[in-house]
Formats: sequence, structure tokens, C-alpha cells
Amino acid sequence: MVTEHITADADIAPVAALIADPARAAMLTALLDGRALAAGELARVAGVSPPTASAHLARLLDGGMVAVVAQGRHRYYRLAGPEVAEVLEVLARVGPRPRVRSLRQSRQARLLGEARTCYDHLAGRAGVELLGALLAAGYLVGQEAFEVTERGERGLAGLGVDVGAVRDTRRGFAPGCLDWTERRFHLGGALGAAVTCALMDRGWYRRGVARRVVEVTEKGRKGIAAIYACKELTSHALVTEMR
Amino acid sequence: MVTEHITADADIAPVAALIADPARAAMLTALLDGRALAAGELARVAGVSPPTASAHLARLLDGGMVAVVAQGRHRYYRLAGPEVAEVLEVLARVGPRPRVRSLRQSRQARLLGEARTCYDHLAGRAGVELLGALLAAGYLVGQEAFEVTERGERGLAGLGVDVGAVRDTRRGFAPGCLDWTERRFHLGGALGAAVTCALMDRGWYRRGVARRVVEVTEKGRKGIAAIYACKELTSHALVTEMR
DNA sequence: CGGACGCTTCGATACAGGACGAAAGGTGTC
DNA sequence: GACACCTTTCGTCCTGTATCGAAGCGTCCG
Repeated sequence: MVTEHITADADIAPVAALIADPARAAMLTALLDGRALAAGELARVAGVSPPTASAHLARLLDGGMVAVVAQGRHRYYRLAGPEVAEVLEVLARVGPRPRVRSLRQSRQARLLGEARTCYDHLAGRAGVELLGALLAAGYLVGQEAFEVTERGERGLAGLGVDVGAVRDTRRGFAPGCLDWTERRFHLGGALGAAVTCALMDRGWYRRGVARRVVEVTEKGRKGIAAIYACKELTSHALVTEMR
Repeated sequence: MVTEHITADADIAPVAALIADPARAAMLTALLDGRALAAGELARVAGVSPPTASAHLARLLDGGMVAVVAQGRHRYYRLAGPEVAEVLEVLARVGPRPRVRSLRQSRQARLLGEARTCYDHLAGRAGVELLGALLAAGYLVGQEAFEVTERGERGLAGLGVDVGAVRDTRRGFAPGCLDWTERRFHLGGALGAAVTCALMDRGWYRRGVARRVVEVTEKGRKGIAAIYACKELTSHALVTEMR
């Protein structure tokens, strides 16, 4: 008798197969910082010819792992969503023991722990701290998923984040995203991406030399401290102070 | 100029390749409830011949995805660790939209949300609640990883858990394990497995008909309530009450 | 001790899919 | 409008590997 298992599990093999190829894996990890890269660039990072890369990207697209936007004669590919990034992160933790070899790599690892992008939002120690500041200031409320207070809406507007526009996207608004170095939540979702983007524009954070590494600038440190400290300040006062 | 990227990321492609084969994926998901299955059983659930299954299992073993223990003429395979289970869980969430079709599947999904095993420890609403009870009773302390108090050591002993023996294992002692239905922590690691095992033996929980589904018995409900309520009771009193 | 059973190794086969060169389809630039 | 550029499609080769039958090596049982 053949036992037909009743299982709600999705077919994971096809998804894994998409990541199983070295070239595709290289492309996906290259996209892990959330930016969109052109097909040619992806061919280069994967170490394959343009035709080969095109075939791979077609499969990734068909499998729902990446999305594409055509712009002139370029076609920019990006990860399809946060779940995809999460899979890549988790996969990196299993398998080969992450023994650090060179001093240089060790430094890289430390920097990644300090601050990095997780798909498209800030993660690492800096990400956890940013969330802590926004909570302390009363901009956000919640435990594992967050909501913006009225005060937070004004405050974030002062930082260049249009909360109303963010709310319109279909993506999860402001879920907590568990940090694998800090073991604590940082701000993810549409709001996390928007805040990260705005603060990058403001020069609080700066992309580092290596992929996904982010530096906290002096301005950023002061900004975070200000949010933390001035819990009772009006958001207007905070903004003017930060000029 | 060829740019050599400095990347601390592990090679995810080989790991993904192990999961990419349908037969291997079937075996791994069959092991997801934490039990160890014999090679023959795994061959059956994967729908392949014993030789083929043996080859697959050898590759999984070499790749560090499963562990094996020989017992008589059987060889029992189990997942190598919680990280492996986590990868499978996350992979199942990406890709095909988990649209529930039949009423039956919907019921399954609901049951899985109620209580299930996550690799080898209790998860779902029941898992979160169990951890809450242990924390409320002062048996455990901690935020994302937990330590057993002196009082907890006595209390857990009364429930059939030998904390000293658990501590000797090389596995992480009592890390929090993030629940993907509840978005909150439940108790994982060696202690999580030991507690789950002990409470199953005591009849607080019972494995359901479908894989990974767990039922909370009446006895279990009362037990949890007792732990919650009797914060100031001595563990001895708790144990006698629970007889 | 012989036989049944469980699992693995070996050898052979067949198929999927990853690689590239050549050429075609669009899009910007001079 | 001719050309350069990015990207894709097509055709073809070739490696990697999933598959099974037969045989070999243990273990349990009568």
C-alpha cells in the first residue's frame, strides 16, 4: 500500500534547484543588498557569458526569485522579495562552518556585524539600535510588528520618510526582522526599507567598500543619540536640531 | 580587470544542490519532525529504490545535512541539526504561494499553527505558551537564550527532565527559536528537545495523525495552567498536584 | 549454521541542463 | 540612418548525476 502523505508543505526542491547552480547562487547573493543590477553585471559576477547569464536569469524570473525592470537597453534584475533574501541568509548559515581565515576576512565579518543591509533595510547592531531609538522616541509601537504613531508620522516626515506613501505598498508594512548576528529584531518591511533609504540620503549611513557593509557616519551617530535622548522633544525641535 | 569580491558568505550552492533533488527533498521533509527514520523507510517516502536512496543519503551525510546512527541491521538517519530544519522551513515559504485549497488542508494548516514540532521541539501556539509558562514560573531566565534557575532545575526534574544530562550535550543549550506562525520565541536547543520529549512521555502532548501535528491533551492544558498559576508554589507541591 | 532481511557498493545506462558561439531583436548615440 | 551596445534566442556539445539490477557485507532469527 502506497501511503499518500497529507502535507501542506510546498515543493521545496524546485526552489532549491534554482539556488543550486553556482552561477545563479552568485547572482542572487550579489543582489542580496537589495539593489537592482543589470544582466551584464550579473554575468560578470557569476563568471559566465552573457547568453548563459540570460538563461539563468530567465529561470530565476520564471521561478519567482527575481523581478526585472527594463530601462533603456538595460534590464535591471532585483530579488523578488524579502522571503528570497531570507532563504539566502539562512542557507549561508548551514553547511560549511564559517571559519574565518584571513585577518581581512575577520575584519569584514566584524564590519558586517556592526552594520549591514539585510536585503533592502538596515541590519546588524546599527539596525537593532535604530529600531530601539524609534521605539524609545515613541515613533513606533509594537512587539514583533510595528505601527507608526501620530507623533512618529510627523517625526519620520522630518527625516524624509513619507509614511502615507509607504502604507500604500502591498508589502508588509513594518514587520520585525530577526537579526542573525544580534539575535534581536530590527525594522524590516516597506517602512524599514523607506527609513533606510531616507537616512542614507541624509548621510546618516554610507555604503562601505564591500558588499552589504554599511558605515555609520558621525552625523548618523548624533542623529540616533538625539532620537534616543529627546523623547519629550517635539519632532519639529528634533528636526531643527539635526540640521 | 577581473574584480575578485571579498565575501564572507559561505558557498550556498552546494547546500542548495543537496536539497534540489526531489528524492532528497522528500527525505529531508520526512525527517522534519525530528524523528530518525531507517534508510528503507526513507527510500519508500522518496519513491526510489534502496540503492538510489543509499546514494542520496550518503551525499546528505557528506554534506552535513543528516546524521546517522547504526542500530542492528538498521541505519537510522535524522537531520544533522536545527539549522537544517530552519532552512527547510524557510524554503517552504518562498516560491509557490501557499494558497490553501481544500478544507482538509485548511484544517491541517490550522492544526499546525496550534501546535507542532519544529525539528525536535514543540512549536506553534503551544510552544510559545510553554515557554511563557516556564518563564513565568521562574524556571528559566533570559531573552533570546535561556538559562535554568536553581528552582527550575528542581521543577524540571519533577517533570522528568534531567537538566544536568542535557547540559552535557554539545548542542546549544536553550536558545530561543523564532516561531514562523506566532512570530515569537519558543524554547529550542537541547533543553527544548528534552522538555518536549519528557512532556510527550507524560502525556501532556500527543502526536497527531499528520506529520508534525501535535495535540495538547487535557492533562497538558492543566499542567501548563498549573505552572503559570503556581508561581510561588514549591516545585515539589507542583509535582504532587500534577500526579 | 543456513537463510531472510537491511543496507551498501559496483557497474552500466540515460537524461537533464549548463556551457558557449553565432546571430537576431531593441535601444541609445553620433 | 549607420553604428555601437546590451540583451536575448537558437543550435550544439558535453559534463554531471539520478537511476536501477546484480552482487557483497553485515545482522538478526529459527
